[in-house]
Amino acid sequence: MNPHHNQLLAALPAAEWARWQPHLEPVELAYAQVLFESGSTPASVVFPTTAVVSLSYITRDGSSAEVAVVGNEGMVGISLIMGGDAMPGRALVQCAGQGYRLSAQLIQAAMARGGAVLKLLLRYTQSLIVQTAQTAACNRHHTIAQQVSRRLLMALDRSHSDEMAMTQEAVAHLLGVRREGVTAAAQKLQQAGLIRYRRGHIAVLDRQRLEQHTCECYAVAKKEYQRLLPMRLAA
Amino acid sequence: MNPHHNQLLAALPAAEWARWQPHLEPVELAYAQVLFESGSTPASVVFPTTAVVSLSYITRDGSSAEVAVVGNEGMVGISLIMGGDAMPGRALVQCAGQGYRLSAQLIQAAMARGGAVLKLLLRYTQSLIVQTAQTAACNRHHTIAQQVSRRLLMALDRSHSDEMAMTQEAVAHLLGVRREGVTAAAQKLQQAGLIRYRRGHIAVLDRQRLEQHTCECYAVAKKEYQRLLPMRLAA
DNA sequence: GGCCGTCTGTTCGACAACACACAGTTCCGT
DNA sequence: ACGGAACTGTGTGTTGTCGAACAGACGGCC
Repeated sequence: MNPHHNQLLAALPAAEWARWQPHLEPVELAYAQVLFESGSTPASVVFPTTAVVSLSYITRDGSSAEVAVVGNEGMVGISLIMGGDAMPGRALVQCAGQGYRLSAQLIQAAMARGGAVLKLLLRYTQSLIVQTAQTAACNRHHTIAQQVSRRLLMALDRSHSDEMAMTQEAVAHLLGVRREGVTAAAQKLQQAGLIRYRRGHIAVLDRQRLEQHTCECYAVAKKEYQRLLPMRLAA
Repeated sequence: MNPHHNQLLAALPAAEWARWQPHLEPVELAYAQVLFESGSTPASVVFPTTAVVSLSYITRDGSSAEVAVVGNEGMVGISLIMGGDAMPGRALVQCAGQGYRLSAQLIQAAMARGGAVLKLLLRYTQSLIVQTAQTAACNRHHTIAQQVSRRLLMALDRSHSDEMAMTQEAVAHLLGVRREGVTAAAQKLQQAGLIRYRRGHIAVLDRQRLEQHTCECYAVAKKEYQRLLPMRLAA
């Protein structure tokens, strides 16, 4: 198995893990690949390991807004376990990488059996709800600079080095703001020595100070995840 | 039982309803009453009948932002069924009225039994997720006027007449914007003949045109609810 | 090594929403 | 009937973000 586990898979009870393992199919997730389209029923759920996936809503006028981020701490395809099959909003690969796919049928069967899997996935879903709700509040009240910081930290948590391959344009599109706004924010952060960036790559230099610079939304969502899913050995 | 059913309760299978009924305690919900406080574990869930409850997040600087609305179509206290017990965000009674209370212990036991109750509540939870996500997108991209319209329609769906007791100040606080912004929006709506208001009361005069005036966020969330929870006889 | 596409930096005017301040009006209770 | 609290209307100036347009710089590719 890949050295970069998915944390939900890692938290599975041994019996369930044994049942899943033969059916987990490794998938390569390419940048900008659409995993799930708005309103259509996915054929499987995805547990990212090195990839990072962005869940975003597209407004009528064509602009988009990210409502949640999923990396190796979670699962993409909540609607399959909540019973609604489809859902508005699209799932877009934000950082290329790998993951594991499990068919809709199998994940639903596991949910139907109840027990630890159900509990685990519902707790994860709650953390996702909190993340989404916090994003709503953040969109209302916080500046672009704060949101850029928050988003960088969220990406950092889900990646495996200090440096991430993402352009300012991409960040702007995620947040649903103009690229110039992100440029201005990134400049400020770089001048303050918190990050360094060059042509499609952003490196976080001083994580602690970046966290201080960010709005509380980052910490709230992260803390809630950790409270709901305290991690035993993940690596 | 109250003539204004709660739609989730109404959708319960007969057997489950028989089990719940003796334990459902009618509660009077007063305006501005805090049902659940951020981070604390509630002792019970609430199924509003005539009351309307607002779920909002408070930012560090003290401003608030509503992330979802719950009326007689839903349930307050999702965290109890998702397994996390508590949750950030507070639940505030936005329109006084009645509801039914069910103890945490009993709702959790019902969830543990699985079956139809579990399915129903998870589907409702999904609709709540969609509502929250749509709110995030709306907060990002839409004008105050659009959001005021959306919020009025959401309140209207959950109330039982065309007229609602809510001040512009209250609406402003819900949306997390200034009161003046709401005043301006309300004036426009009134001049267009869509609503009429006077000192703490807002009446919707032309619902169809108000829906046209609103951003799509209203329709998306409502449609998703109806898709997930198609209602058999509710009255 | 040079070219070209992509990414980043910068500018300008426009506009929505903000903060603050205060005037006018309606309703409610005594 | 009246006084006062609460709600609504209005103005001024400021800030944050937007839209559009363009210049410069980096880096992969042939």
